[in-house]
Amino acid sequence: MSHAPAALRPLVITGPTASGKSSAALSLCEHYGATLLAMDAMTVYRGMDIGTAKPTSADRARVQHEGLDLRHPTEAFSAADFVALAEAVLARGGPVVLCGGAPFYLRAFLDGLVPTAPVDLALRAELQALPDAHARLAEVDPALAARLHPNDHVRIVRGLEVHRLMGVPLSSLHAADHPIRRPAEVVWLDAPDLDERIDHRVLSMMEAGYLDEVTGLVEAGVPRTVKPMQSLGYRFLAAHLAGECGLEEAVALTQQASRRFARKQRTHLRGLGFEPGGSVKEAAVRAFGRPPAGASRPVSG
RNA sequence: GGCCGGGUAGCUCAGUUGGUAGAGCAGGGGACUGAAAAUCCCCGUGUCGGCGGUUCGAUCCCGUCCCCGGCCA
Repeated sequence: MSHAPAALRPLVITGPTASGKSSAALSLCEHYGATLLAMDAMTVYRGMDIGTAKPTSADRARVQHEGLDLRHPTEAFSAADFVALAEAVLARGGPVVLCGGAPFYLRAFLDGLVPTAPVDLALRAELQALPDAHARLAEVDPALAARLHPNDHVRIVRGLEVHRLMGVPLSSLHAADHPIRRPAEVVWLDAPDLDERIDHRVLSMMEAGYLDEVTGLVEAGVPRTVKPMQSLGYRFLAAHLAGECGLEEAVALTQQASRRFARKQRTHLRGLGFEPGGSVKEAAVRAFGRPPAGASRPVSG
């Protein structure tokens, strides 16, 4: 009665922050014996646990996790790093659940990225200091410069960076790109009362020692200017520790920033052509080709 | 009860020497090809507290009432 198993496809559980992705993914992975890959730009940083809602050690004992604690907060991590990691995990052959709210990583995973030189942080710093970056980009990559708003420093610097490292305009690489379409099941989880959930979650993080965590990072010498320290709550809690605002204000700002972030995640997901809703369980059956076993039975080999 | 301030966008306020109004914040929409929890762009109609009066015309002037502060009783 057994038929040849269909090729496993990765299952992606995405959606805005605090929508319940993680717990859904965790129990699913437990049932399927699947690996849980964090599709997240911040949980890769060591020492940033509470503020990133990183899976606990108990969670990690239940399910094999990937994508956690890969970098020191001062180190770079990019969408390409995430894709490479995902490919390495998939190459092992078992069922994999990608869980996270980073739409850019999702897109990079599904459609691929144009091949470019790796990130060069020193060069980036140099290019950032240029007062006429947009004008320079117009010289070396007019098509890209025309597309970008003069204030969009990040993308302008990126264009200059690629041109400097590779000698070709980034826009020409885009034009020559042949996007892949990696097969995957994607489920967008959401919640109608997301704002309230976010506010509560931030308060829970505070109770769990969010401020102590940030204090520890600051005392360990992690600069506030570093990317992950500029994110959501870390930014405001660090500002509070520097005496720039009260604690209550920092918490309120964290809640507000998180609510805004959730909106941006939804916008981005919509822009990628996804819609909220759908059943995680049904998507899992489509991806893994069988319903979850009653008891957890890790798939090995 | 009396006097003085206020009552204009969700909030804080500006303004119109009378021609039905605009900033900041909040909020909303969008972009996104190796920083993405980052970066960037766009969006302001609201009985100008209620009702009368003067006026061609009132959110603005006058009267009156209501509400909120403060001071005096």
